[in-house]
Amino acid sequence: MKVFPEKIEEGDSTPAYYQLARVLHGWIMSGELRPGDRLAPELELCCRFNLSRMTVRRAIAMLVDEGLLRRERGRGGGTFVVGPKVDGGVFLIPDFQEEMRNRGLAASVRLLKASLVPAGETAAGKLGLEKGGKIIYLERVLEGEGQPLAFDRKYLVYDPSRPLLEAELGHGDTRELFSRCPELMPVRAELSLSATVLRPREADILDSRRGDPAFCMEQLVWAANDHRVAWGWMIYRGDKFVFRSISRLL
Amino acid sequence: MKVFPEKIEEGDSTPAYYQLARVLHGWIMSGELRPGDRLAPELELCCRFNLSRMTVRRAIAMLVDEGLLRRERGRGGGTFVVGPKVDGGVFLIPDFQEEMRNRGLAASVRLLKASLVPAGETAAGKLGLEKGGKIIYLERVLEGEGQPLAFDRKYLVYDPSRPLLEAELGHGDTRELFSRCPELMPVRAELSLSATVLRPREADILDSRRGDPAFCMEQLVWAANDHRVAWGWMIYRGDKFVFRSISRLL
DNA sequence: GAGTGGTCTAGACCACTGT
DNA sequence: CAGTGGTCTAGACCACTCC
Repeated sequence: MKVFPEKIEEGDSTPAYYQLARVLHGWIMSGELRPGDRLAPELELCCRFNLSRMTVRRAIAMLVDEGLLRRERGRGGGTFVVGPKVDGGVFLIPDFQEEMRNRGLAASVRLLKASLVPAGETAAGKLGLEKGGKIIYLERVLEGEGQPLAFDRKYLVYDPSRPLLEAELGHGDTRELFSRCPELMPVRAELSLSATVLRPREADILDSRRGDPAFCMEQLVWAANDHRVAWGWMIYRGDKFVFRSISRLL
Repeated sequence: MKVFPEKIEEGDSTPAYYQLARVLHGWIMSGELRPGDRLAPELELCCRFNLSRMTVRRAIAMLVDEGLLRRERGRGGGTFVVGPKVDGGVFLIPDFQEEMRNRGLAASVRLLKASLVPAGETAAGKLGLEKGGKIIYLERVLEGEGQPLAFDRKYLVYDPSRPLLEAELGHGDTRELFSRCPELMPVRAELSLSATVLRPREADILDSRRGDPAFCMEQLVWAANDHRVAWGWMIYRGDKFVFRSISRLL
């Protein structure tokens, strides 16, 4: 067993649990601890770094969340280094506005259509309404630096007491569509991501060619009390979007 | 302000922090607390539920991680309900084996090719090796219930002391490829997900048609000491894979 | 029984921020 | 200054699991 020279600096303004997490992370990344190895027990780490157990546990918990450590109870147990999942991972897919901010591009939204339509079978089912009831249908193009990057189609529940405002429709964030209607404010969404190819109209709108690859993100939005308020899907140009797996730690 | 009738049951075997997290979650989902509202301060929750502050904080932290709460320090601060991101989210994309387990399908791997080749410019760059050095090239088909679902191409660093074994190559998990070589055991991976269409050879192998939509997941794998050990990409049939955003809580 | 991690407490002090 | 959250401690008891 190796000697572990790292220390937790008292003068350091970064929290002790975070410093310790970095130390443990370093042990793994440097190969000092390898997949399958067992980490020293909590109480031993407490002594070694002169920290309380809760602090040590918090550091370990960060690496467990990250998938780098696994914990087992019982006499033969302990905290073990696991090779992380390497063929799958966590993808944090940002919304359009955020993605444009990340890229440093100016995001804009162009409204193509906004109309009151009778709900078809599918939309009615998705929104939990009766078929034929009035709902709002939106079509919008999401642009970055003036270039069309995504095509958004959405159905919204219709609230007669809430007039449609251009200012709201022209905003990229779905939340803004309900900004003046607290009862319908979203609290949850289900998203699903699939691969698709552009159909003629989509290609035209997105300044691309039919058959080009694209992402399709379907979206179902819930307000309080299990009330569904929006359903739609967004087509992202495949040549403009690549999503990266992220480790939130360190 | 409403009355909050919920209690933390002592007899319940589920941890108190988890029970409290469910209560808070319920307040938001039921609309009792709406986006923008301020949650009671920690000490007030401690009194109300007869819990210590650390336990209350742990419950709150779960909802903060979930994106449902936001915390602010200072006199005017507090814990606020935020409308969660509704146009983007967290996607936990599982590896192939896991995905098949989830679906209850029998996963199998068919090896198409395994050869020692000189590293081209790109592969050498990705793996941090010299161009022309020997590396391993693999082609494999990942099948579910006998049906081809994904096509995997991968370059591996070549270790002369480690003979290639059929048993390893036929396993779906990248980690298994290094199972007898502790120095090269993966500790980290970068994945990137893009949309693509099947090219003729891919379509042929995947029993699909050229131009069909597909996901492409590029993968770069690190072992300890910043040593890169594998680079490749996997083509997932678009008609067989849809990825869903997940909230890990409750 | 012995050793591990899982939960929980009742305090303490600090950092931040609006009043 | 007052009130918020952020960190940390030194203990306690429990659940689990191998020996």
